Amino acid sequence: MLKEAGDSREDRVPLSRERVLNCAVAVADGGGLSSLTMRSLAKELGVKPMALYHYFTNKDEILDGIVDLVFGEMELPSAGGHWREEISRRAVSARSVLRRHSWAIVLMESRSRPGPATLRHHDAVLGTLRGAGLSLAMTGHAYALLDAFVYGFAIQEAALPFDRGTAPEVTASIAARFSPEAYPHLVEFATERALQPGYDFGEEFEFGLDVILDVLERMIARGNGDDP
Amino acid sequence: MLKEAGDSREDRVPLSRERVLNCAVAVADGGGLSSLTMRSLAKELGVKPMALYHYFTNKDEILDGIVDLVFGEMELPSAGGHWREEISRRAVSARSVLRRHSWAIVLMESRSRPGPATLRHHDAVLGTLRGAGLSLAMTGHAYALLDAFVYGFAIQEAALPFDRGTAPEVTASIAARFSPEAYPHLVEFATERALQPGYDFGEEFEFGLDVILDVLERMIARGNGDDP
DNA sequence: ACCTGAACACCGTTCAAGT
DNA sequence: ACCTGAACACCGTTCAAGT
Repeated sequence: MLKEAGDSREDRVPLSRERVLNCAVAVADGGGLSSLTMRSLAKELGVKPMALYHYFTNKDEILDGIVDLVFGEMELPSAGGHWREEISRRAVSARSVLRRHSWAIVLMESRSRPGPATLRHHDAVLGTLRGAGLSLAMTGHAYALLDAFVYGFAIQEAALPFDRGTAPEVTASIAARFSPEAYPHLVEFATERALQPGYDFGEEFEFGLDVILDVLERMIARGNGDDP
Repeated sequence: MLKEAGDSREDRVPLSRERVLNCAVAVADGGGLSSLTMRSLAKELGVKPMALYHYFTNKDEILDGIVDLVFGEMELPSAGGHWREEISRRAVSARSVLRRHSWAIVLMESRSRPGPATLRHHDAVLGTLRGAGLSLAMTGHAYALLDAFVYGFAIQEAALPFDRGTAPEVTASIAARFSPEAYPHLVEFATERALQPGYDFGEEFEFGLDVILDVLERMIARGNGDDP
């Protein structure tokens, strides 16, 4: 499927945790999470399934690993810059990473052993918010709000039936189930807004992010005080 | 597992789509999505796996069905009341439903055939926002922001390692991996805030929701104008 | 119409072995 | 140390049958 699948030649690179995890991400990117099995992964690596168990105790450990790889792809906010620009850059990056690897969103829900990249990521965001002058309590409020939005937006984007260049027939078959009598507002919104040529759901991200950054800005301007 | 599992008596209620779906929700609630298999579901219903295929063409159709059941559990905003109270009540209800059925969050990402309860739900929310005076474009902004927050918060809650009454040993084993030198802000936040006795992550929901409702209120007060 | 049995091509994983 | 073969208890699903 990727590269040259069936190369079980003698001169191949030996296995390693890193090589397995990178391949696992590629497999999931290509065919979704359901296509990532110990057997498909082994085949892609030119190896027998059991070989993987020499590097990972089970599949769960591989899933933990690729979630951490995904976190590692997100840009960290740097301590040097202005908080708003840094937090914004990180949010935009997180969203685009989750768009590339939309299978990762559902995995994040079930992982309970965060890896080093995940921890470093959270540490950097918390540090930036604290550095901007927010109290611990306000930092918690801000981070929960910000990341709920980022993850939630990623879910919505992944769930979109009419994604990047879906065939019009799919859109039509969905629209056909929308009876204007039963769902008047849904039909109005779909036909006059969401399905209009110019509409791009992705732009809702910038809107929501700006709104949230404005909220944080007011929280920071107000100092460490009580809830607004 | 639930009720009387092994009752394959002659006097049992005949199968139906509704009965299968309700049972499927119960199985997923009890043992997570991975425990919901055609075989486990059939056993719970006191029937052979193949019987299910008389009511559903495949497992995907069952998953579509239970997602719609979950949407059906969420309170709809009523057209009569004040928008803020209605939208707030609906958001609180959606969150608590997703907490009860946290397996549903990941399913929502992959379903592309929304059922009637799902459509009715979206229609009611859109209608409430439109009724409050928002333009179509603003309604789109508002709904994306609101639901990204609701779904994203649900994901965060589901991912919490220290959920409702997790054993302290689990918390400790996670905390042990937090080196204060490597992750100073994370350790600070965990020890001085998140792991404090009084802290309840759920309260971040009310904070975020109020903030978003305030934003909508300003959008509405400003009329149908441009982006803020 | 409603349900079943046997079978197929898959899973993750264990256990004992090869080099 | 690194990889394999055979086997086990699972999956979803097809196909042909029972009542």
